Order: sequence, then C-alpha cells, then structure tokens
Amino acid sequence: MELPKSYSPTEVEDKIYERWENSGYFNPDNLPLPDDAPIFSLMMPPPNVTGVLHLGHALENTIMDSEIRYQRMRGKRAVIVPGTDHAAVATQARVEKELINSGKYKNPRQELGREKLLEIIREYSENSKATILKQIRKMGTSCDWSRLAYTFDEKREQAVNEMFVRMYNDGLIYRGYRVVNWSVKGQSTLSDDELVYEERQAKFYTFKYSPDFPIPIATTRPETKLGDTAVAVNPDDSRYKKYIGTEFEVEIGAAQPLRIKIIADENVDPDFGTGALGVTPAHSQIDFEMKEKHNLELIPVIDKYGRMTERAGKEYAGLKVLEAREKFVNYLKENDLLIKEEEISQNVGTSDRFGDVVEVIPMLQWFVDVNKQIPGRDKSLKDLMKEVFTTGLNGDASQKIKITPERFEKNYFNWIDNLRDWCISRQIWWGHRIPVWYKWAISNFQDTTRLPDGQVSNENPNPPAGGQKSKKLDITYFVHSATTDNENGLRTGWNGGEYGEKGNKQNQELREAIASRGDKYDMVFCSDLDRARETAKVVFGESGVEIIADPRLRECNYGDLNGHHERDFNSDEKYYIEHRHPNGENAYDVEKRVREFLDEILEKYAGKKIAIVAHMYPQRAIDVITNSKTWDEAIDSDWRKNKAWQAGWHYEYNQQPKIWDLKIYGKETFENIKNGIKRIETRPGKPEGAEKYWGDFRVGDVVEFYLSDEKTDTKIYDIAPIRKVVTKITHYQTLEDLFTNYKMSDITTSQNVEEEKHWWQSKPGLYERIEKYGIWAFELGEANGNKGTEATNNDSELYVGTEAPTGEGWLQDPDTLDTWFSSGLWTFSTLGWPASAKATAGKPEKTDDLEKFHPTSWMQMGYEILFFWMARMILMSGYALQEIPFKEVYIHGILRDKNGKKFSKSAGNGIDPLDMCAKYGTDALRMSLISGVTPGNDAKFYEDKVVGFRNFANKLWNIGRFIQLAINNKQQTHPQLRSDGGQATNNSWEAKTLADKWIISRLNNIIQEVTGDFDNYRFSLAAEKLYEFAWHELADWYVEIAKKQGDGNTYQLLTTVYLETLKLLHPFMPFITETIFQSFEADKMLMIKKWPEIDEEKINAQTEQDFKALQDLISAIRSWRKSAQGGPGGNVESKDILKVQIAGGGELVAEQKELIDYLCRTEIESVEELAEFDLEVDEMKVKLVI
RNA sequence: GGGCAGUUAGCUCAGCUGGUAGAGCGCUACAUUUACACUGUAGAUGUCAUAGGUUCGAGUCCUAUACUGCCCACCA
Repeated sequence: MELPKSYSPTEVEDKIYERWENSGYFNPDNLPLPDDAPIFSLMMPPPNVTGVLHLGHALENTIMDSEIRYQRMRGKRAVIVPGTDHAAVATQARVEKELINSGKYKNPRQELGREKLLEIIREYSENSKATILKQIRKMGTSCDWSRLAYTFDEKREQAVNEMFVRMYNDGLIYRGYRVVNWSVKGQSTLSDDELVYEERQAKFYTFKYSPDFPIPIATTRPETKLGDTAVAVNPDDSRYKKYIGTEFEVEIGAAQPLRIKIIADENVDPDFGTGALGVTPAHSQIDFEMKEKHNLELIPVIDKYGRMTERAGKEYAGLKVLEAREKFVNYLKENDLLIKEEEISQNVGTSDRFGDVVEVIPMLQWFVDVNKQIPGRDKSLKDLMKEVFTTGLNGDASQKIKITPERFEKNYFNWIDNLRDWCISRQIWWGHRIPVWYKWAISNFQDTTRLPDGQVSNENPNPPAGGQKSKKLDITYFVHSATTDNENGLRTGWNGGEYGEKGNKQNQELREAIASRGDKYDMVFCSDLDRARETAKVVFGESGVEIIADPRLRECNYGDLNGHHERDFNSDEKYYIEHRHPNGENAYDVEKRVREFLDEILEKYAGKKIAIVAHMYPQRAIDVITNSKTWDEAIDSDWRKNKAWQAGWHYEYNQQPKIWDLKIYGKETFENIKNGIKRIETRPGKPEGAEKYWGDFRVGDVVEFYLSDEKTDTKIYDIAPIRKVVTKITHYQTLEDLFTNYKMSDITTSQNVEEEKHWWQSKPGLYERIEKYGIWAFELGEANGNKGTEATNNDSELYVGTEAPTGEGWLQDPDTLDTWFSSGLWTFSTLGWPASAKATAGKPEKTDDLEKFHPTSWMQMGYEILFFWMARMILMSGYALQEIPFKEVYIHGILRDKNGKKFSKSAGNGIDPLDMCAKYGTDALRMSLISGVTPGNDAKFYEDKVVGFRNFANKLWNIGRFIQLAINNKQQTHPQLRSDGGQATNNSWEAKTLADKWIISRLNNIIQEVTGDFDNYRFSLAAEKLYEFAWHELADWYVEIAKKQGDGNTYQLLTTVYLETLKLLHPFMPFITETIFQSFEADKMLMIKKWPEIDEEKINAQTEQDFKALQDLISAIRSWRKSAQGGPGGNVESKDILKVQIAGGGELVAEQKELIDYLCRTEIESVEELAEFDLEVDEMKVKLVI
C-alpha cells in the first residue's frame, strides 16, 4: 500500500480506532498471552458528566493510554476500565444554572419538583455522557468498553448502598446534629474540602455584650453573637484569668438573655483581637468543638435560608444576615457598647459550585467518623489512610502505595492531620439516595423549597414514590391588636373589639409589615372571639382572602390549670390566667383542641400558607406542638415584648411526633420494655428546675429509652436504645387512685400499691411531689414496624439497608450522598463489588475481576483532587477490602493557557481538544500534552506546540513513504525487498558500514533509555528522546546516508530501525504508528506487538563516538562552505575540491570519504593529519580537530 | 503561621543518581533537492535568581535570602 504525500489524520483515525476495537484486544481477556501473564490494571478517572471533555481530560487520557499501551506491548494483561461520574452537585448546579439562564425558570427545584428536575438532569447527563465516551474514543484511549461503568448506574448503586450499610453497621457512619457548611443558594451541605476561600475586606468589630461585662470581644460576624453562650480566653491570660468559670447573663436583644460562661481554652491566642473569643457554638466549627468540650448551650440564630431565627430575637427574626448585622451594630452603637471598628481582610469560605458565601449552621446530617476504631481492627479510618504510605496497609509492606512525585505524600499527611468527620449527606437531588428509611419522618424530611428571597412554595415537590404524600402547613401566627378594653387593662375576651388609638396603630403596623414582606396567605383563621375576628378582618379583609373563625383557637376557657404550672396560679397577670370557670380547661386542653384544629386543616389544606389571628394561649400551644417545647418554655417567651402583631410567629406543622430520650436504670426494666411487656411508666409531677417530667409527654410522642449506669449516670452505648410510642396518658392524684384504676398484672415494676409506695417513699423528694402533684401513668405501644438491619437494634425507627424495607409508611431519606462517596469505591465497584447481596461486613467477597485486577496497578490524577478522591479511595478500599486501591499513583499538574491562567469557560480561554485533534491530529495533540511536562507540575498549553508535533508526525510519515518508494524502486534489483508482505522486517540485514552500526547502536540506546523512562514515568523525556532520535538521527542522517548506500541490505536495516521506532512511539502516537505499521505489515497490529528488546551488544560507544566525529566534520565542512562562499547564489552545482587538514581521526575521514563527499557535495582531495588544532579556514582547506 | 513547588536562551520549558549548559518555538542567512516547505543546511543567543558552603568538580547536594505560584491552617 502506498502512502499519500502527507499524513492526514482525520482520514485514518476513526478507522484505526474501529480496527482496534473490533480486534477485541482492548479487553485483556482476549489478549494472546499465556495464562500467567502479569496483570496491569488501571481505572480511568471518570470524567464528570457535566459537559464535554476538556484539555485536562485529554491530558489524562494521553497519560493513561500511553502507560497502558506500553504495558500491553510489554506483554502484560493490560486493561483500562472506562467510566463516567454523575458528579452530583456539579451536574445539578450546572443544569439548574442553564435552566435559570434559559429564562424559563426562576427556581427550577421549586417549579419542577424532584422527579421532573431529575428527569432533565438525567437527560442532560446522558447526552453529556454519550459525547464524552465518543471523545474518549477520539483521543485513542484503549479502554475495555465491555467493562464500561458509571458511578450512577445500578451496579454502582448497589456498591454504594452496600458500603453505606456496612459502615453504618460498623458504627462508622452516624447521624448527628452538628455544625456543617451550608450553601444558602444551593440549599445543601458541603464538605470542608469543597469550600473555596476568597479573600475579602471585612469589618472587625470590638464590643462588649453589656456595659458591665468585663471582657470585650471582637468579631467580623456580630449578628452571630446573638447566639453566643461563652467567652473563651487563654488559661494563662492574666487579664481574664479571674473570670474563668464565672457566668454572666446579658441582654443583647436575643429571644432570651444570653448566659455567657467564661471558659479557658488553650487555642485562644491572647494577642489576637481582644484576646477573648465570643463562642458561638451554632455557627462556627471551632466554637462547636468548644461546646462539646465545655458542655455549652447551642443557640442557632441563622436558619438555612440565611435568615435570622426566632432565637435571635423578635427584632431580628426573619432578617437577612447582613441586615441583622447592620441592626446589631447599630444597637451596639446606640448603647455605647461598640469599642472599635476596623477594616481587615479575611478569608471567607464560599461554595465553588453555587458561588455564595457558605454559612456554618447546626443540622442533623450523616457523617463518616474518621476517628472511631473500625470494629475488629485496631485502627480508625484515619489511621488506615496514613498507614498505606508508611508501613503499608495492616503493616504489610506489599500494600504500600507509591506516589509520583513523592512530595505529595507530605501534602497528604498534612491534610489527614486536619481531617474532621466527613459530612456525606447532601440536600441536592442528583445523586445516590441515602439508603435509610424513616418510619416517623413522613413529613419531617420533606423538601422545603422556601427560597433565600423568602418566597415559599407549599407544593411538596417530592411526593414519596408509592408512599404517603407528606403534609405540611406553613403557619404565621398573629396576636390580635389591642382593643380599648385591653388598653384599660381589662381582660374581657368575650366583649367586642373596639380599637382605640393603640389598636388602630397596631393594625396599621401589621398591615404594613405584611405588605412590605409581600406575604400572601391562602387562608386566614381566627378564633371566634370578637377581637380576633376584628383584627383578622381589618388586617386581611381587603386582600380578599377567606377568613374562617374557629372556636378551637380561643383563649382558654379560663379553666383550672390543675397544678401543672404553679406560676400560673400566682395570678400576677403576667399570663392572663384567671379562674372564672371552675370546670374550664387547662393548658393541655388548649393544646389538645389546637392540635385537633391543626390536624383538621392539615388534612384539608396541606401545603397551604395560612395566617392565624388569635390570642396568646393558642399560640403557645402551637409553639409547644411544633417546636417540641414544654409549656414552661412556651410561657417563658414573653410575647408582648416581641411585638407579635408585627413580625408574626412562623411555624411549620407537619404532624411529626416528638422523640424524647429517657434514661432507664436497671437492665431488667429495660429488657421488659424492649420485650413488649405491657407496662405503665409512672412518674411524679415536676421537680423544681429538673429536666423533663412525664407531664411533658403527649399521646403519639415517641420515647427513646436508654439504659444508663446508675453510678455514673451515663448512657450505656452497647445497648441500643429502644423506642415506644405513648398511647395513653392519665394523671392520678394519688398512688391509690392509680392502683385502683389499673389491674396489678399490667404493672411490672411493682406488685401492689404498698410495694410501689415503698419505692417512692425511699426517695423523699419524689414522694413529696407525688403527694403534692399526683402521678402520671403512661401506656406505651410499639413504635411501628421498625426493623433495622441485623447489626442495628430492632427498635430503631430508622431502617438502613441496601433495599427499601417492606411495609407501609416508610419514607426514604430525601438526601443524597456526597459524590465522592461513590467515587471512593471506583477501583472496586467497577470490578463487580459487592459480589452478592449476601456479602457480609468485614469479609471481602471477590468476583473474578476483583480477584484479578485489584488492587489496581496504577492510577493517575491531578493534584487538585488528591484529597477529594485519592484519600477517599484509600479509605473505602482499605475499609471494605482491606486492600490498597492502587499500587502506584502518578500525579500530574493542571494545564494552563499560554499566560499561565487556568482554562475556564468564564475566562473565555477554553480550548476544545477535539478542535486540536481535527486540526493537527490526535497524535500531535497527545505528544504536545506529554512532552515538556513534569509530574506534579503545571504546564502551559499553546497551539504552536501542537503544530510542532503535527510536523513531526508528517516527518515520521514521510520516512515511511521514502522507504516504501525506495523499496518499490529497488524491487527489480533486490527482489527480497517487498513493502507489503512482511518480509521487509525479516531482520535479514547486517550492519556493515559505520553508519549502519551507528544507527543500530543508537536504536538500542534509545530502546534502553525509553524503556527506563517509561518504567519511571518520565513520559516527557521518553517522548522527547524519540522525537530527537526519529527526526534528527534517523531521518536527518541515516535516511540521507541510506540514499548513498542504496543497497538492499541498507533498506532492510532502515526498515527495521524505522519499525522499531514506530513501536517505541506507539504509546504516544498510536494512530499514525499503527497506520504506517499496517502499511508495511498489513496483517499485523502494532498495538499488540512486542515492545522492542534491547540488544546491549549492539550498543557501541566507539562507533557512536566515531560517527559523532564524522558528523562534526561534515557540519564543519558545510559551515565552512557557507562562510567561504558567503551570500546567496553560492555555487552548488560544482563540487568543491577539498584538502582536509585534521588533528586526529584522519583514518576515519579517509574511510568515510565517499560519504562525506556525498553529504557535503565536495570532493576531498587529500587528508592531512596535523598535530595541533588550528581552526583557520582557507579557500580549499578545512582544518579541524577531532 | 505551616508546608510544597518554581526562578536555566527573546518565549515555553527539559536537564533522572553531581562530570565541558539542552530542546521546541521564535530570530538570521542560504537552499526550490528525486520522503517531507508540515522541508533542509548553517548560525546567533545563558555569570543556570542571589549569597555562602560541601566537593578535584555544583544548574544538580547543603544553608540562608529574595521574588513568583500553589496547598493547608488561622481568620474570635
């Protein structure tokens, strides 16, 4: 087959790839190798399906394909398993952005809902995936497509679920209420590693909580100070030492006065700021840790919409963070508390994907515990992650990872040392659903789609598939305005609602407040008492919304509060309680009817935004019901101070049961409860200032019992808590009452009244309270169908499993997993792990592929994902398989444009690798990505570089073309030369001349060096050496010499050297080398040819030295010719007659005279050897020294 | 604050274990030659950031310093 004049990559590349693919040799199982051939496996770092391949991917594909092709030619059973990554946040953020940019949607999550949005993302990702896979082919990557994987396909989902369940069962995954990084814009958590720090200017305020507070503190986030619970100082700080341990109560405008405890902490730098740190456990990682250490309270003042909470105080509730900051700073100024205000620059954590400032807020999320000991192993995940670089996994030196370049080890260790528990739950939808189901969480976990701008969508965008539709009410509660009666201090609720000046003003304020917030309500409810009805009408009447009066929203019927709230009986008018109706209600009755009311409207108007205008007690009842408060707590918040008619209280009602946790002493009791023996729990009324008492519980609440150690009063954790639901509550005035109303057999704790009395009497304080307040009895029922997995307890309300639980009413956690959770499994989830659903914790089960290819031989990645990915692969693999994920890892840098800037869409400097392929050929692109690049260092990419390698490809091509043309010309005289039958490479040549010996020596040298370079991952060097050899030795010299030598032997030799060179170049330039090779040997495939063997005997230093001398001489002559003849139009036709004077090597010159004459177009007349070097040049003589 | 890289020709960068400074691009001159103008031949260009040290010998090893970039922590 004759080659065209120049190489046109576009015509051959696709065909060649197809030929490779059809050959089946991408699949290692098909390679013609002995059974015991060594394995070389490599997992493709899966590109994100967020778009198309960029240059970085091109680089990765080139590196790994070069490596795999080299290994394949070395006779290894080599495989690249290809795949793509669903890239949870990245993809969803990308699609949402596009939807918003399209102008069709303002908030896609809200407007489309979970299923529809997921559908769109799926479609997008499938398109993107298809494109990417095509592009990978285009790059020439020799992957085994039969093993193609996707982090979000069914098999990988199994792996993810299996891993989650195992880690959960081993206690390494836990659900906890802890501070997390929260993107307000993205409405999702982020891991610590996903934060991008930006330097910004900020104001640094120094202030005091109150005039007499002894320690000033400084902050850039004053608004969070509304949630401070401590001030930390350095234990050695003489200024503050005396205050350590004391507690202050300060009133700074929060819902309740702050109790500030002065604590000592080593980490406080006495020289920074005021040397004292205001501790805000709810909104700072470090402060949260202090809270754990010093047992502080936690007050969340910022909510997940980036607005201030009720706890921040009525003045602040609902304000955006920045508004609150301004307001609080003003407050400080007005009260003369602000000491200093200075400009500083600080690092602010922002979200890479969503682009907003990240808030730290406390939330219930899932975490991987990196410090806990792995059951059955003497190490934590953190230890394990270190071990693989030190002693080797489990102390096995063969399970040690080698990293190139080594310096990244240090980075890695530094990162590990700072590693906190890994938050793995995300609130975005695109990703692996957390394999946890909740029985009681039907509405608790529904997605709220309230936006940062305050808009609220009441439609549940995520109706659980096949399950119950979750329900929720969005309630804003307003207290009616003051009537003239009120103003006169009369509490004559039944009377009409005439407004005085104050009432009218309040009404006006309320209308304005509602209007300014743009609040729209679907319904307004009010109590049937006049003043509430009036207020509702005045305030909402014009909006046309229906106003419904409901008697259940009344103030209490002035009932007998029956001893539950002692303070209420004080009648200090603080709580409006009077005793008009002896048979009226108590607070719990109010709660009961309010709950009925709520249940009813929830049934009818689920998802609606409603306003309620009523009185104080129903509001407290709602507070109790929705916020799990006790009545005491509800009563404690002084509603009048907080201008309820302006702000309104905001509640979400969703029928979620309260879950209480309760200590149980005595294992027998615990077991009785666990085993479902019917039981009545009895408790006396509330001890003063004590924790919960039974009067706080209500029917439907869930009680979680923990077994506690009587002596130390601590929970015994190796006994899982059990859960029961409260089915009935009765209050008895005396123990006798209790025992007459219950059958004794129902009661397991005591056999009779006397015994029970005896027990109580032994605890005088308690018994007195029974005497005074009576006793509560509770009946407990089974909390419904909550069978967890084997390793967890049977009574958990949550189910963790690889598949959905059977039975009614289970709802899967709507959260998804951090994308790196699935990426971490990549090296083995791609190989069929888990082998079966029966695989049990700690016992790796192996598929054939897993057995054969894991740990993988090699991995390459950019340093920017070292922590994200490498660390997590080590964690997952080391945990689940007790194996390292890969034996060696090669770190490459990132590509930058010619100005050193990162490539990015926004910078507009993006280069599409496919454009480069089309313009210059894939091989040229590959070479340009490989050469001039050192491991771990960034490299600049510019088009000129590709042009250079395109030229090189063409040079390579034309050498082949020359050989073939020459051979065809010679065929008459040398019939053994054939270009098409394979005989051309039969090695039937002999290195006869100096040039022959030289090129063979050089070839072997190159083989040796390039092989060494490959083995040490010096790809760049290998590529450059081959470039140099092929062009400047083979083409520039030997090809020219071959023209002179011109015999069959020479061409045979030339062909051999050439084809060997093609083999060496094949890993870098697969397409062109394969194409040329097949034009020489049509029935063979270069891809699986054996890598050239070094024949060390053929390496001859003397030969190379001699030839070098010859080259120097020829160069010198040419140089002389040029300078001697000078200027253009020199005489080229006629040959110059030369007399050569030379210091040493005269023999060589004489011997190579003909060649020199040929290459220099000269005629050497004589050669004279001189003793001394003298580089003068005259007309016809060349003097030089060798 | 801790760490890691880099500083070599006009530009982009090699230079692995210390042994007389390299490549590509660009630049200059010549050449239309039968594989290739996507070419060939010849040529110019460097106190290898600075200062010390080790060594027979240092771009390479050691110690400081300067500048540039990156990572981590802090950011009250």
